[in-house]
Amino acid sequence: MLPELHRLRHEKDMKTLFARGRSVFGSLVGMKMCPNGLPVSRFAVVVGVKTAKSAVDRNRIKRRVRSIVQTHISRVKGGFDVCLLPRKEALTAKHKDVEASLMASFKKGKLL
RNA sequence: AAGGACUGUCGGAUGGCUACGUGUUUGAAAGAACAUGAGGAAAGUCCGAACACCUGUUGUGCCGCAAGGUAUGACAACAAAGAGAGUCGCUAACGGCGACCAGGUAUAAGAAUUGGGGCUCGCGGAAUUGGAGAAAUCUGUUCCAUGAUUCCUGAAUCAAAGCCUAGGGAAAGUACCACAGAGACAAUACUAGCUCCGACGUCCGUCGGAGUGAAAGGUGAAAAGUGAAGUGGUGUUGAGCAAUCAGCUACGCUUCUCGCUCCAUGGUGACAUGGAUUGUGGCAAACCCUCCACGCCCGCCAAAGCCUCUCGCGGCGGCGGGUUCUGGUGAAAGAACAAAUUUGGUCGUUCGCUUGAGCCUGGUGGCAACAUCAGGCCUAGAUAGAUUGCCAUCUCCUCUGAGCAAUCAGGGAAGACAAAAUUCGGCUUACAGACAGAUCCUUGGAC
RNA sequence: CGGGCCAUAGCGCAGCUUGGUAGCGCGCUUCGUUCGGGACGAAGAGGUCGUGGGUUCAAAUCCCACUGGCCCGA
Repeated sequence: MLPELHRLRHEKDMKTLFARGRSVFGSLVGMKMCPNGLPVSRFAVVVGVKTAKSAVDRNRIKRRVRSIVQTHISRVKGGFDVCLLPRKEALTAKHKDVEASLMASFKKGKLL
């Protein structure tokens, strides 16, 4: 789990993010981002029922993505709210591939 | 020992680096250290309860002169509403559990019955230009019929532990029972058949009416008395010249079987057994009736706290509602005032929140469900939602190759179902693999 | 956490209340009509009534449990 400072928690923030955010698509993980005016970046991971039916699978995807963010969090620029949207394939893909896809998305969004 | 049934338990282990939730300790703080952190179904949300608010009546304690306030209990008419009701128990309660009763149902090995076939043996008959012998006769072969043993096989019957049952009442009443059938639930009289009367008519016969006719008829899931055996006996059919014989059969009687009612005995009871009497469909998971139970609403997003006292422990909050002015038909919109008090809600936050109908071990009572006693233990509390990510080793599983085998080498690799959301008790559904049973039943063997 | 609805022919829907025959429209097949196609006319095929149990003589219909899909409220 991420430190509390980097979590994006409130529904209001999520609404503004989805209303105004910029989308970035990746092979395994996509994301939505917009500036938040804070010194740090905040992250949320959303896995819908359509992505994975079982609650166990959904939780597993979320944990894997969050752990990757956590290892690279020192390199990420501050000042953005980011919502990560993994695809179905992220459940069965290998850890390295998910990591590569996520880093590519970060580069696309100029977060690195 | 084999086969079957049932039940219960488990649901990888150890370690390394790293991350998060909670708690404790330490520290001025940042932080650090230690401990701890998903399930048997956490699921589906099908029942029940705890807890909480509300309505009415009311008891007790405290405060108050009183009105009343506050804390804590008890009860709840009528009505709506109930998947309550075989019996006895267990449980906080339950569409739950245990034991028993009744009914239904499935088959394994097996049992006895019967049909077909095969091997072997035996008896009898027939045939034979087979063989032996002078002959009687003996023997062989084939065919027919038949018996015994054993094997194979078919049929239906019996048949275990089990499994299933929303198991009261159909003689209180209503509704329904399609099609078919004369008639579908209380008796009807359609067609045969028979008798009489009338009309037509020579008779036969035809038509109409009245009566008789259930001991003839078929339909259907079901037709006033359930099936079987014996006997008497009626009618009818067939055979026969006839006497008579045979088949079917209403009805009566006797015996057995099934059911209602009553009585007796046994059992706490559902019921069982025996005796007597009698013989009036189904459906209540259609309405309904009886007894029983039940206050209503709501469902932890409940309820309560966030100025002060207090509580609680840190967010000392943000937004809305107010007043005045501008504006305008009005509504919106804009600006200003914000001192105190009050109100309602939303977001946030605290609490509710995890010590509980709790878990483990042992004893006692009980067939059991369960109850009770003693000792020990503390074991998740998140809220965009923690309980992890990556890796190594060991067993376990699996694939390939070598080998008679033990085993060796290499590859895959924890593999199922599935993640707390107020808390418990059940039910239902899903589930890779592993283990267990002084359980139950059947068959076989040994003593 | 609580409440409700749906599943019937290839597609869209009736039938369920009050249990006995599964039906309508479009589509499909064949034939006719036309020089040909469309339209039109005639005939026809096509159904485990989502799955599994129970009640009943009999279940798409009544009852229960599942599966899948959809909606609403706090």
